[in-house]
Amino acid sequence: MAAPKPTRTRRKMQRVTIMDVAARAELSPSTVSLYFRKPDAVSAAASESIARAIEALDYVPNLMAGGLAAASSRVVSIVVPSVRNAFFAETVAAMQEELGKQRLQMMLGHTEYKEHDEEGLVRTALSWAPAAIVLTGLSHSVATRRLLRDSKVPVVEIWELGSQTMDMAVGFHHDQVGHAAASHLVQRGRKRLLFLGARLHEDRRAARRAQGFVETARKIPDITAEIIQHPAPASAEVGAMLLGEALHRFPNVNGIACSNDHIALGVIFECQRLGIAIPDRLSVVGFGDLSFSAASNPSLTTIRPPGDLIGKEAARLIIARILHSDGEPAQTVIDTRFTLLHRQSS
Amino acid sequence: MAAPKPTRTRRKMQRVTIMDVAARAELSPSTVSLYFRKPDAVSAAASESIARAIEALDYVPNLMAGGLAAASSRVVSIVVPSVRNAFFAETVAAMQEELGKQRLQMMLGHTEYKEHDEEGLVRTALSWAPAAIVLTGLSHSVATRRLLRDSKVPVVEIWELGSQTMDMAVGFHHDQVGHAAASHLVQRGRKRLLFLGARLHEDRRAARRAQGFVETARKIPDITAEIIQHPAPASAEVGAMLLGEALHRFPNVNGIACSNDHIALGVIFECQRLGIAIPDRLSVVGFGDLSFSAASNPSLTTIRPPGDLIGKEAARLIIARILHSDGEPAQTVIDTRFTLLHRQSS
DNA sequence: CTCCAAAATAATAGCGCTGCTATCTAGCCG
DNA sequence: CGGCTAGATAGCAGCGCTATTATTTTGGAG
Repeated sequence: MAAPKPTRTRRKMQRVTIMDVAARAELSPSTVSLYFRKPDAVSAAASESIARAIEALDYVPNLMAGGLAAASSRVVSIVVPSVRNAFFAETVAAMQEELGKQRLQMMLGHTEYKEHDEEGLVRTALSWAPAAIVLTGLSHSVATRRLLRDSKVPVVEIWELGSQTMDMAVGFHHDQVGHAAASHLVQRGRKRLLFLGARLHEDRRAARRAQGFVETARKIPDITAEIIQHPAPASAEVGAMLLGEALHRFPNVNGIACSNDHIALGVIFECQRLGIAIPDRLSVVGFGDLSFSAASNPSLTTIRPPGDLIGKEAARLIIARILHSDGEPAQTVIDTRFTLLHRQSS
Repeated sequence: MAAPKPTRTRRKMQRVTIMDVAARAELSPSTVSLYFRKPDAVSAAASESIARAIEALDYVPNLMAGGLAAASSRVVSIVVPSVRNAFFAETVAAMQEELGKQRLQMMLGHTEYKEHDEEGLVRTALSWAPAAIVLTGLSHSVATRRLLRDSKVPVVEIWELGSQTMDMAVGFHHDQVGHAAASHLVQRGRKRLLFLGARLHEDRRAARRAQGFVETARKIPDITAEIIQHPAPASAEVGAMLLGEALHRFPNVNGIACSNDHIALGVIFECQRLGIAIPDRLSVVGFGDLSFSAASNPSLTTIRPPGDLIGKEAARLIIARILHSDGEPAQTVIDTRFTLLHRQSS
């Protein structure tokens, strides 16, 4: 048949492509591509006419095409338990700011403290051929580890340090936090200690703080320490509730550390209602240094984890690895430490 | 010449592709692709052998290739002022949960309250050919609007409702919040009203609440209302500071509304220190119903914005639009309302 | 049995960009 | 001034998948 088959009606995208830009700038697509990837390799004259063409056409690059061709994208995937949690929100925000400077995008995933979901999130993340993957904590399923190893994507584990890491890590030792809280209370002359924790069965890091707390306390002669917990997520209400239980079970308690500041604030509120003097009769130490902690009455002694620093350093490690891959893995484990802020409640 | 040029040594990805799966399942790549996109169109026998092949090869699809071919991705981009802000963190989390059910991924961008940055974020977002874009608030630059219009990507504006929306919107009217706070205080017999606000110059929504507050109050005979503000981000410390200024400038104030609960908590703390009885001498109303608001002492009367509902509904609108595009735009503007929670502080 | 529509599967032609190479140009030395 | 080299620019061949069309297989009806 002379008549050619009707041409395929593939959606003929009217999208502006790199070729349109090249045509307008009277250069080849290669050069335009180079302009984006290695601006220095393009002459000033070419750069200028390309910039003009981009401007005129309002060109928006297609990062998916670029990622496909380059077999890797400018996306960093991060998996956190929850952004509802101020700690991780802080880290996510700081990290994004840092990554943004290098025009790296962030894709976010939540486990909502269900560790089992992590594998699925990692799978999805890998579908985007990310430049790096950031995971919270150190405990990951075998399948997750294998996926990541096979993919060869750089991995950063954040918010927790331990004996072994998959690749890179930024965080601190949670047992040391417990240790610091216990030491501080003991130093303040407290002998009957309690750790009040929310959701310790799911929040492993909080559990490690609790463990570090009692281990430290019990090593010191004449000191007692127990853990009281509640399965619900941390909130001031849970804190108030936990204090009630604490006073019921251990009436002579005089030093309390909390899994976080929400719990501690609840303890303070409840003590106000019950007429319990803080710190005279009871010392309270929190964890988190949340927005209200310095302003409460009494102000709250607490341990401040450097959430923003963690985000920033994680971003830096990633940038160092993927952008300046020339040098060798300088430092791949960063201990950010934490700070005990001694205020009125202890 | 006879000798063929040496074959290009293109990085021969050892990645498992859809072709490997097809080969192993003894089917064509097309069928495997169909299996992912329209599982019902594939026979049970084929489905099973494909599933087995995927399992055996540990196949991870390349979403960038898919997105490129389909000219659209399963990514939803969301731009919020900051995830450090609990309101938006809540929305982001809820939205992600809802989107996740449809295997839609979320890409996050922050403006950090710099509206000027929005355009860049939208540009980057569009580079990923997202299935939809979610923006916070209603005020966007002309360039941003044009970019979005040209791209034809569905847009959802959240957390604010007003006279006109670009496409879809989910939120509530902030002036109504101010109105509700003022009405409530008046109803509680308060006549000398103040609105304490943080960062009103950047946080337009808070500014609208303030505006609604004074407009309502001033319409009522015998009532006075003023706004006092501080340029720093909201925190309990700023709240305490603002109360100081308030008492200095308006010693007989007896009703205070705050731009959010952090400020209100600071007011409560400061009143405790100063020995000002709440609510006897001073009524306080917050905004946000943050984690500590119900537990504080006195508990805080506040207005609760449905952050999670906003996220959920926004996700639903998006899903309805892109997945079941058959039906016509049912409802594209959703007023989620808000709730005044009357507690002890008023 | 044959025929035919419906169901299932396969073939084809890109999506828009990048990573090599190859080619071209300008600058500089002897 | 020819010959070289480094610096710019261009050409080519996919990246891994999807949408569309084409083909084959099924399963009844006649």
